[in-house]
Amino acid sequence: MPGKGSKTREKIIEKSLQLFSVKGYFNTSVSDILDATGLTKGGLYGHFRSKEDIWYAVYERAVCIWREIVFKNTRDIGDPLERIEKTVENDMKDYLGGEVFDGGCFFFNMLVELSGQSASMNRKILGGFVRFSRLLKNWLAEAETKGLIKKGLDHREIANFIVISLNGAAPLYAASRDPEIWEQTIAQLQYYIDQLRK
Amino acid sequence: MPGKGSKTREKIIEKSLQLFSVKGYFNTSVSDILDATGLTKGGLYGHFRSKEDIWYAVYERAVCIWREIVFKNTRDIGDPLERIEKTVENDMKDYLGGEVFDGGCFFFNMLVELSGQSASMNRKILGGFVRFSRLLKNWLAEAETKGLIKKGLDHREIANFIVISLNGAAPLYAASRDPEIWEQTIAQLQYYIDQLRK
DNA sequence: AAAAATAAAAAGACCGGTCGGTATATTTTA
DNA sequence: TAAAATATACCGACCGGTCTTTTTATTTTT
Repeated sequence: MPGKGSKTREKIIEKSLQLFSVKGYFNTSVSDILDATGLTKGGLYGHFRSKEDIWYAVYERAVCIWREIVFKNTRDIGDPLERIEKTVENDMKDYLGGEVFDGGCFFFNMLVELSGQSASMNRKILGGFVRFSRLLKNWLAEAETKGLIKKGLDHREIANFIVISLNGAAPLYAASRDPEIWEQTIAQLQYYIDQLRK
Repeated sequence: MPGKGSKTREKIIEKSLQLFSVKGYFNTSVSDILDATGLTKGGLYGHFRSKEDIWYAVYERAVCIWREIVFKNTRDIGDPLERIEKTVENDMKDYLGGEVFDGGCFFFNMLVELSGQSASMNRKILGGFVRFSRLLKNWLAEAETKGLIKKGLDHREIANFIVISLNGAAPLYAASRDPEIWEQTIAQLQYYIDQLRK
């Protein structure tokens, strides 16, 4: 018995996610959320204590959506390098190109906007990128163990570079809506990753 | 005879540049600019017709500053690939790492924030990135003409990829303040660019 | 199954404060 | 003294958030 309230709560999160993604956190007003959900102040503040609280819920939601897309059909890929390439492709083609969030990459947009503003929100987002990079690093270490890539490579540096490139593509695509952006990024990263092989 | 007003105008631009760079455009209020400059409304609106007008002046100023740093000691480098590598190094080490703007890369921050908000501001910023990418593309074409790199490479794609990677590094450094970010980006791009050689 | 009691959800009026911007008066500079 | 630069007071609109009332579901009792 989910109750009626939890559905409204979901609606608030979903609409806010799109608004934050497109307009940003500061430039999205509570009134915008009210308009998008059809609620009034009383209705909204019954579910969340503040605008910032909405953001935290939105963040968690965005993480779920992103994970679902980016790691699709990657778990059962034995070759770690192929796994990375598939992840890159998913992130660019299905997540970014699929325009899951109207404003591009929610996380990166928030990183840019909130960096130097809210310490705790900033920490939350940055932590996400660090975890993603660490995952890629582990996959690279796995590739080395399996003897697939050259010895002595800096896995952390490579993982960071991949994350950085993926991120850099997002706002440029969001601003230009030119699919070449993510197509080229896939191609270049694929080439780059292939170069790591023995 | 510059007059007193033009000095005040300069001060408005400089202070606004830092504020926009750190807090973003929307989250920077005219009052913030007033506090930073020590002016009052009347003083400020005597120089600019609107907050958006300030932004345009700030943008032009930021371009000058960026160009000065990024193309330093590059004009007289004969090898186009070395020229690109030097540009990359300048952008990461002196522009980003030098913390010229407190909030990271002004242009990229604005691209993220203003994308989908103001069409004309968006166009202006995106145009800057396109021009930068085109410049790199021309240098790559020059390198091919001189027989320095492999034939048949997609110069536009490579140029875009470099710009994307440079951009991706900026917010991650601004948020983490970890110099490794831009150090690694230099290293990786240098390796990537070297791979283009014959 | 119908009615009454209870709790959850939403509405709507309202708060002090700040937003970007204007009009006019005053000061400062040339 | 004319003009440029700045200060001051003010505008309506909107900001995030609170409070009380009304509506809507759910549960309990008969």
